[in-house]
Amino acid sequence: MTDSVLNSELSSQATKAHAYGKVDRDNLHDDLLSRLRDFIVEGHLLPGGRIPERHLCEAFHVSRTPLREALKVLAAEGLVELLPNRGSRVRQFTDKDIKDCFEVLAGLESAAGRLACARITDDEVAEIEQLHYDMYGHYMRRELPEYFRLNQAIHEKLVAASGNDALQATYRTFTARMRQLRYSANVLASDRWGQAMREHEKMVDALRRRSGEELATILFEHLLNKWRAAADSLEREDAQGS
Amino acid sequence: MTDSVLNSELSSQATKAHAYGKVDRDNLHDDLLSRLRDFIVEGHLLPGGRIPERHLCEAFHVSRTPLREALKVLAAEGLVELLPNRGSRVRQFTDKDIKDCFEVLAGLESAAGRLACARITDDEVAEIEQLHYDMYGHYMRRELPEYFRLNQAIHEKLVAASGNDALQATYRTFTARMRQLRYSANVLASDRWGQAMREHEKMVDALRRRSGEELATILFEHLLNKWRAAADSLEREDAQGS
DNA sequence: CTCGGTTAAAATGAATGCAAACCTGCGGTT
DNA sequence: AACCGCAGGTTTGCATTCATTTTAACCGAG
Repeated sequence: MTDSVLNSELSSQATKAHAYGKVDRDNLHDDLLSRLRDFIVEGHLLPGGRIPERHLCEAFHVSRTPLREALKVLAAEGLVELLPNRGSRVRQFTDKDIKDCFEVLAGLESAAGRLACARITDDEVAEIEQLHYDMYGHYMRRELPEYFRLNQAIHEKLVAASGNDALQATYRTFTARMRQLRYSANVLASDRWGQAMREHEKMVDALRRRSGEELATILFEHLLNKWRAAADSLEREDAQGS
Repeated sequence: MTDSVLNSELSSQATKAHAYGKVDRDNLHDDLLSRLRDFIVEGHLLPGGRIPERHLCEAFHVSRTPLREALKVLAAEGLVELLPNRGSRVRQFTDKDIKDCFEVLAGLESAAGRLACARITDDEVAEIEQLHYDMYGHYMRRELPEYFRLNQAIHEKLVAASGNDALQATYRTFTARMRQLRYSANVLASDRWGQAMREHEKMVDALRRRSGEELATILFEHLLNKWRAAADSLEREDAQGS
């Protein structure tokens, strides 16, 4: 029965994939790779479910060779599992995996904060402050989606402000992993919202004073708290579900 | 002329590759991947030089399909560059790339230190202390290679002590990038040796007291100092070379 | 009816084939 | 002499094909 879900998902994507239009022969790999990654990250494939290559080929209108190349890359990125002779499946993250992922993000953001403090310009700080105030407005008005969008924007801007491409790229692969879990959106519905807001206040303050060490610690704890909230809400859901 | 160098390197590898022995059909991909990665990391291919697929196929006794899959993965790992329709080459790191890489390592180790402080057992601390004292011995006797080996072992143990697989895996891909540059070995020949030793003292002390925040800062700075030393010695070499 | 073994269909892993893109060397033009 | 174009071989990107493994369907024995 999972198959039927999978198939319908796949066929619905077939038209969508077609809508993207034919791509240049040259860039097929990169294009296919990002399309497939998005497809997985957006949760169109059931984690743990088997994915026959042939179906994906039809869905994306490519032959198996480039598709398999893309799958190998996605496996290296940790989004997909490849079982020898038994095909590929969307990786199913354990609780431990999720915790690990949050910790890595904590480490990366923490480092980004330190580096940003050393490099960031006043203008860039002002930009982040602006985002922060806007976000505060959404917080007061209890506009969760907008709040969430700005929250993400702030974190991304901070990472970008580190001026480190490798860090940013690594950060992205881990946020991609997280997005695959529907957590992020739900987490802040809890009573953690206020706490998160206070942590953000401190972040901006530390950044304003260019206190790298302080910012690093705040960010690290902030991310770990995010995980704790995620873990809690996950537990609640599971309790409800079963 | 680069071609001739490349070719001789490749043919010499052919025998070496053969020495590994035939592998199981199933694991060809993983096996080829790590062999190719090692081959590149060990510097057997000239950075920036073109690598015809055919040559690599002959060297590793595989057809182009699995080889290309491996190259795509290595490209995703950042070890190889793929130019559309123009083949693959070993990635040539700019000074900025190297700096970025050290900073990411700093972030990761720093996070590992924080996490380790929260989790590490007394026995594990004792192990690291033992390694540290051994290393100190080599330092006193000016035995650079042994010192270097233990230094690496300590850092790896610390990362392992974080208990975070994703962090450890990411750490490895970045150390692989670094190993591709011959820096690491040369760096400590400079007068930084003493400083590095003092930093390690502080690290072990912070770890013993389970002071995560302190350890995080020490590690971060330690790694950045490593980079500064590397950059300096690089400059010196360049000055000599030209 | 269930379980185990057998066999056919399907899926995977790798090799081969083919068209398009790229490099190379040569001749013609300015 | 330097530059441009352009045929030839070479290399790449993708599709197709082949061999092996896995999966399922089936059938008979208990």
